[in-house]
Amino acid sequence: MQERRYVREKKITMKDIAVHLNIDRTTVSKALSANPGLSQAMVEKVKQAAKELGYHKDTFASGLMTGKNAVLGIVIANEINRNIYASFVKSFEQVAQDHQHAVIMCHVERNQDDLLKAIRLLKQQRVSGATFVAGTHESLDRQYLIELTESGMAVNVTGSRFSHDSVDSIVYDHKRAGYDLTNYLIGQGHRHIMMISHPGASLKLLDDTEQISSRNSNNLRTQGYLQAMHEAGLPTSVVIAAHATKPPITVQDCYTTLKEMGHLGQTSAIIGASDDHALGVLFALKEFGIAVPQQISVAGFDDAYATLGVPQLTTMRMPLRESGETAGLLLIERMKRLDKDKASIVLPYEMIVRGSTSPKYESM
Amino acid sequence: MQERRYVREKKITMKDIAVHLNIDRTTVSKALSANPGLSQAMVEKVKQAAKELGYHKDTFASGLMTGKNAVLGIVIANEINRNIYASFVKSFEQVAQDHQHAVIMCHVERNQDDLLKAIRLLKQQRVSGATFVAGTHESLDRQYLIELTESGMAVNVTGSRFSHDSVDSIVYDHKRAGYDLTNYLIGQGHRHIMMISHPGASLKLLDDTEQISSRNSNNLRTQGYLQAMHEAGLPTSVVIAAHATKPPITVQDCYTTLKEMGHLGQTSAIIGASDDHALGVLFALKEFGIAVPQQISVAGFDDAYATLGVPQLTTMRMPLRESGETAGLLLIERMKRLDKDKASIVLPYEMIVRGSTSPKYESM
DNA sequence: CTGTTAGCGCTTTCAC
DNA sequence: GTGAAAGCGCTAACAG
Repeated sequence: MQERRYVREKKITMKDIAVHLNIDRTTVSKALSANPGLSQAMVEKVKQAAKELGYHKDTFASGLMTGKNAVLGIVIANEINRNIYASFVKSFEQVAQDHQHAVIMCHVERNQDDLLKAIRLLKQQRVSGATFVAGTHESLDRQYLIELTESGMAVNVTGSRFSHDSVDSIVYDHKRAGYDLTNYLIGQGHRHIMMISHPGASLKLLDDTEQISSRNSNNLRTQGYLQAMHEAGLPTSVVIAAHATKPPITVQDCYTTLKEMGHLGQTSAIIGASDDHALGVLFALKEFGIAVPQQISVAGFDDAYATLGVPQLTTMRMPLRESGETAGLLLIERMKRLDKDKASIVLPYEMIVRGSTSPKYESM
Repeated sequence: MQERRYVREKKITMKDIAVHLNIDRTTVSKALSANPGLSQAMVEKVKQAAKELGYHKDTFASGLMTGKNAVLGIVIANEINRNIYASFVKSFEQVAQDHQHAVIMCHVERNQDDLLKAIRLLKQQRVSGATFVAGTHESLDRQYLIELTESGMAVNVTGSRFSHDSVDSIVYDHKRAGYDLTNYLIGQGHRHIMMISHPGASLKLLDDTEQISSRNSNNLRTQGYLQAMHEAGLPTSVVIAAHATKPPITVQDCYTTLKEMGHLGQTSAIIGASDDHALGVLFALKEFGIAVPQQISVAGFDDAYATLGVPQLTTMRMPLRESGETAGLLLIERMKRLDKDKASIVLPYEMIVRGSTSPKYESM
């Protein structure tokens, strides 16, 4: 019967356990909050009674007093690929659950108005911590996040840097990912490796100063490619798939671009700046009658759509699960110590080797 | 300066506006809650003052008294394709936002324990309404949802039926979608249409009684196909792509299955039970050197991955945005009138015609 | 060490 | 019509 009554059960409160024990309700509160200055005996007695009576603390009610509800927030931009972020959200929530916290989602447009609305909502709900996923705030909005921390909320930023002492940040090592993938292919014997990306990626290797202004992932991945190729003394070839379609559809654009190029020369490996790019390449090559990976190896980034290709794509998996988990844990940490040292975590991509790449076959 | 101070601004409460107006705080409460039994003049005066002082009701605090916080919940199963559900969540949240509600997400495993945990969390947070997405509850768990409604929470179910007077439900018309798509292709002149699905779909048309036991979307889509073909007096051909890969990867399995079949006979159109299936078909056909759509038309379901194909897939778009919106609106409605008539909404798919289908070309 | 007193910000019942 | 009193369930100061 116990289970059936989970909902109807009269909710038992601190007061109940107080009268049961013939002590004061505030004593109960102290005992249950590990508040100092109570006899061990009392604490035990109360905990015991609480268990017996089936007491569950009402965090909502306590939130009114403390100003903190057991809830964490995720603020995420509408425009970013939410498909990709599903596993971020899920792992974030898992951490929250493990620490008895609920998760509130806020999708925002990339504008100040929406961001403010979201922030107000989080404050209103007494959310005790929130992570802002890249794209939700412009540099101009930094001040809002900072003031949030000053009001006692744990705050961090996922996917972009944030220079402030009490805002942790988690970033993806896009450039490194491009670098590693390229080196892997070089190690497989490939010399003529092409990278296909879209407008916004620069064709040449920039120095670090210049890169500051170009922090988008595609560009950074391309930079990693360029660096690896340069270091190996190999010729680079970056192809930009201009948006022929609108709304831009990466797969189509890459397919079309490749078809229009016609000859691929000595190219024996092609890297797409994302799995979508690589899928377009796959279709084009199939149409050319070029075997993957026997004649040309293909690889992508993200591991979002990599298993949708034939053959499945070798890809650099974006560490979304890890970042969701980290974002959650960092919030929990900071909630405990609002003044703790700032953490800036750089998460590495993971290489997932699948059927679309192979060592370079000797040309016949 | 106004904007900069959003966070620091001393929060102004009903008390503040009461002293300002030299009236009682409870009068303010009544005026602002459209409570009956107050002079129109008073109400206006209070509202005016509230606006001037920049008062915002603290729904969290009021939640403690009323038992309802301005929050809606989404309970969703871990196992279901969360990628697909991104647009559901987003549109649900949009509706919530429009009605000044926040959204709490709960991912659950498909088991009673997790479901109960989620329910407790929702109750704890005084959530005023929640939608349970198909897969989160087994028929055995019905009782939990019902008790939730009895405790005053608005509840509905998305993606599966639920027979109870105060639980609304939203279902997708999978069978109809299969039926419509097939008829569309028939209308385009195709006579030999093949359907590729995976284990669980039956090869023959079942009567409605039998179907009760087979409510999965793939099977229902297949049933729609079978019915349309039968009505048109055309030969049916359902191919099951058994899972050759593990974990099952639909694209690969369909590709392999088709390759193993070898000959496609007179087939001039192939329907995949989902976009993944259709993508696999696309790859296989490209390898066979069969032109899509000139020689064979291909179509899928969901519009989840349809733009990842070359050519892009004609597909039956699953009405996720609509269902998210509807789920939200139904909750809002029911919150107003907990005893309102049960709504059972059947949402139609929308046909999206893209490049992968065309009228049947005359055979040469 | 424990109990007392006072809220958090709002709602509700019941007098006036 | 409006105000006064009580309370939602918990916490935080301060006494005892």
